Amino acid sequence: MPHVLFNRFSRDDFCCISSALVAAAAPPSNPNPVKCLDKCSSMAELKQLHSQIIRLGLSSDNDVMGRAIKICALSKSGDLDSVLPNNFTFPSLVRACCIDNWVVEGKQIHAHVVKFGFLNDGFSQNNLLYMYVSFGLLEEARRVFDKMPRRDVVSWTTLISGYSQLGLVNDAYDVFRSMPDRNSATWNAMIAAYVQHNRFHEAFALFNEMRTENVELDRYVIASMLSACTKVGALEQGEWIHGYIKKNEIKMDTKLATTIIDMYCKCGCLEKAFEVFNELPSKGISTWNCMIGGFAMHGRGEVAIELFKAMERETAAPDNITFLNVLSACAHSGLVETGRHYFKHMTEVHGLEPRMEHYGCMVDLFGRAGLLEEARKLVEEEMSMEADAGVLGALVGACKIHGNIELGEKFGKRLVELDPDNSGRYVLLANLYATAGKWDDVAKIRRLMNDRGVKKAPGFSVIEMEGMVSEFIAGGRAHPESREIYSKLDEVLERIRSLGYVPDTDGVLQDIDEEEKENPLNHHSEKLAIAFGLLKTKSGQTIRITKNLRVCRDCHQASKLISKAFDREIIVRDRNRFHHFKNGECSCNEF
DNA sequence: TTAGGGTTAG
Repeated sequence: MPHVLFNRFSRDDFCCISSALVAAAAPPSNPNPVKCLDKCSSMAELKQLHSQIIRLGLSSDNDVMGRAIKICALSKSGDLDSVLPNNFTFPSLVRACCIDNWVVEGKQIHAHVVKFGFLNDGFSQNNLLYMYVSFGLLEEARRVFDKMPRRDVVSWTTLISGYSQLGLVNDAYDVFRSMPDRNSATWNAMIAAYVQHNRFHEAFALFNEMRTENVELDRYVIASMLSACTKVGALEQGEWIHGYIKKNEIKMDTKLATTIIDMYCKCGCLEKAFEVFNELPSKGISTWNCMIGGFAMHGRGEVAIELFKAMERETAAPDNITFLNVLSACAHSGLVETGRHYFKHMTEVHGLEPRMEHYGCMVDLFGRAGLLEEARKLVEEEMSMEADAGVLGALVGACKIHGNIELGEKFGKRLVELDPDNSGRYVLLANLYATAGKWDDVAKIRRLMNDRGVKKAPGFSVIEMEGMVSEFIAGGRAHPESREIYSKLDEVLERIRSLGYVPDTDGVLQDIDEEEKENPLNHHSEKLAIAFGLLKTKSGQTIRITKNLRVCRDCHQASKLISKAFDREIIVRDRNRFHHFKNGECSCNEF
């Protein structure tokens, strides 16, 4: 084999070469083989030294073996001819290329697979296929696939995830339907494809089909479905799956446990999440992070901090994400001093340098608390990097809340230019102008958006009942019971009017709301979902809704009043956090 | 020895 390969793949070469050398090893003769390595001048001598290295128990010492391999690969007398690849050689070399995207080397190895005649080896071929998929080179992957003399279920499944990774979910589905045999991994690859691309209906449908066909539901499928439940906030389905895990004694590893905890957190069941968390015998960093983030999201900042302290006590070293969640917990609960403390703490005690995201959290923390000058200083003077759109977004958002038009305009303009395809940025700036009554500027932003062809993300709300997930868009009438829903909504609005509800039709504010402007305020997706919830649940039952955007001001006010008028707890998860509406109040305290 | 699952601010 040419040396060019061996200059970079020392770990795999190590395995190859060392096993070949072991086979050829001679009895020991030299007292200090390690020192002699650097002076070694022939392969025969090296073989002798290697056998001593093994006897001295140094064969897994990277430094020692690295020197030995270097002699084989690079010295004049070095020789790799003893080394012949077998069917274990190429898969590991190929995988090594995947780690750091070594495309050129990967292609070289591909050539060697052909040259050494491993075209018929399924493992080598499947790994090549996987390699091209991981590079995102689907055409190459497809070429490998098409040329394979025998394709097994692994080849087909790899191709499915290849299409999925590039967002070609329909192509993935065509592959799924056309393949001869499927196993759990195949079904899961397809389900995961749907979940990753937010096509939940199809994911749930495929899961049901899988159950009808009695395919084994292993922990991978279970995890994918939990993730689907998490994304849409489908608590009942999630609970069913959790029950299934217990009943069928599916092995609960850290990853799966974390997925369950995350599902309960994001479906609004913090207590249940904490219960699972506490019952876990061993927790990974992700598990802690997830639980801390869960408390943060629900506005339980103090509890999140207590949990973080427990994490430190239990010697689980926090990482960047831990601090992201800790700082966000502080921001959501207005714990400015605590946030300041932990921002320092992460570097001073744990040696973690703040990243862009951490600055974003700090800007958010200061901004929400009204410390706009401090937030600005952080962005303009103290950050060690140029603020990205996320950080600026937090700052402009704070300016909007506290009515600082001047500062907000300055950074808002920068923000729009920095992230010109993101409709949310325009909406934010326009909203800022609207709060100051600067309608001309609002109109200017709207025109800019139109000129650039930037579309607002369509808003939707999801409610799950009896295992059925129903989705609503503003003004939508696609639901089979839409007539009943609208008439229920009229009744609801009538009732809260008597409690003093006045639609927040603050002129243009409505026009630039995140939900589609064509639809009247009172037909926002969230109100439709609540009406449907009231229609379908028993009195006293909690109504849970998930939104893809933020709750608008009018819906927020209406939800509070509905919770009072109908004596219901309404839990809404929006893009950023949870709102627990009860007795006319909301847990977010108007943040 | 090969495919499929988890945590990430606003």
